[in-house]
Amino acid sequence: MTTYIFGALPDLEEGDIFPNRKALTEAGIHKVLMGGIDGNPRQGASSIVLNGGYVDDFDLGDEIIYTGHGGNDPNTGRQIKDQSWESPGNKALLVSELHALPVRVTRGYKHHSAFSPKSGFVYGGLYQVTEHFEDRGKDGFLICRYRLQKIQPGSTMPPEPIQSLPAGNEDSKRQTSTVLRIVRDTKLSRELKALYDYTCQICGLRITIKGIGYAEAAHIKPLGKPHNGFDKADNLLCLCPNHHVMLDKGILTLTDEFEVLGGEYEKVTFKADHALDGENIRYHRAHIFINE
DNA sequence: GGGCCCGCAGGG
DNA sequence: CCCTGCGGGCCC
Repeated sequence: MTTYIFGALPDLEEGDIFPNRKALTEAGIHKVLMGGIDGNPRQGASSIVLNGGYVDDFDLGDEIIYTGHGGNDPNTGRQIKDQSWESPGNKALLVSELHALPVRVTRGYKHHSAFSPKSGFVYGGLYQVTEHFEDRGKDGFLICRYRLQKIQPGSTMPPEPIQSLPAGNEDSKRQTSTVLRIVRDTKLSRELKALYDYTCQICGLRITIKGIGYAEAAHIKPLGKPHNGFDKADNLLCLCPNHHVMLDKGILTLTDEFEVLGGEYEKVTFKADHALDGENIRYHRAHIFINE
């Protein structure tokens, strides 16, 4: 079983140039030699390559509409049948979206955009998958599409808002579309969500989208001014979106015994490897909770 | 530039 | 094993 490294790599910087796909593989950026999506349906996709393989790709630099794989005639590069969300790489990109994993993006010389190199392959930095939708491509077959937005280096903010819509053909009609609240996750929040298998610690709900779990990591004592909480496991809960909002807005809070105040649920559920710092709970109760 | 064809590595 | 995939080198 191969393990993928997600996110930044040591000694790799945006703009680094590689002569061919073999060099990308050797650098550990993109392990598969031919595939455009590097990953599997269980762990997610760590990297994609854009190299003109699919006619429906759309590249604005900081925002990319990427086409999933499958249904493509390798000789002509045109679609000859429908794509599926169940294809390994397509499902891997869904996992990357729902678990907020960073995706490395590399552009090749055959990719048509202002950002592609004249020869070889250029590393373009980290992106977040912010949306997936089904569309009818230029060749008339269903395609799996993903919106990727650039993670600005050093920024803790979510990616820039959507700049424009893909240039689909006139009669293309979206079959389904899923846009989640864009949350920038840290390595720690991803680990915590995986520990709880994307199950809410307050209500036990486990949301799945196309079979993939979705949860949010919620800070008890908020980060940044004026609260200055820490991004540490003892300040984090794995929650469903509703209970995340309710915690953030102070509709509910916790007692020192981890009972839930202000809701219909009784007690927070914990895994063995996870404990909270009581200081964070007391802070939330005193400064965030709205006791109405 | 396009067509052909021989690949590799990963995953079922 | 077999199948697949945004290679790559060669020819024209």
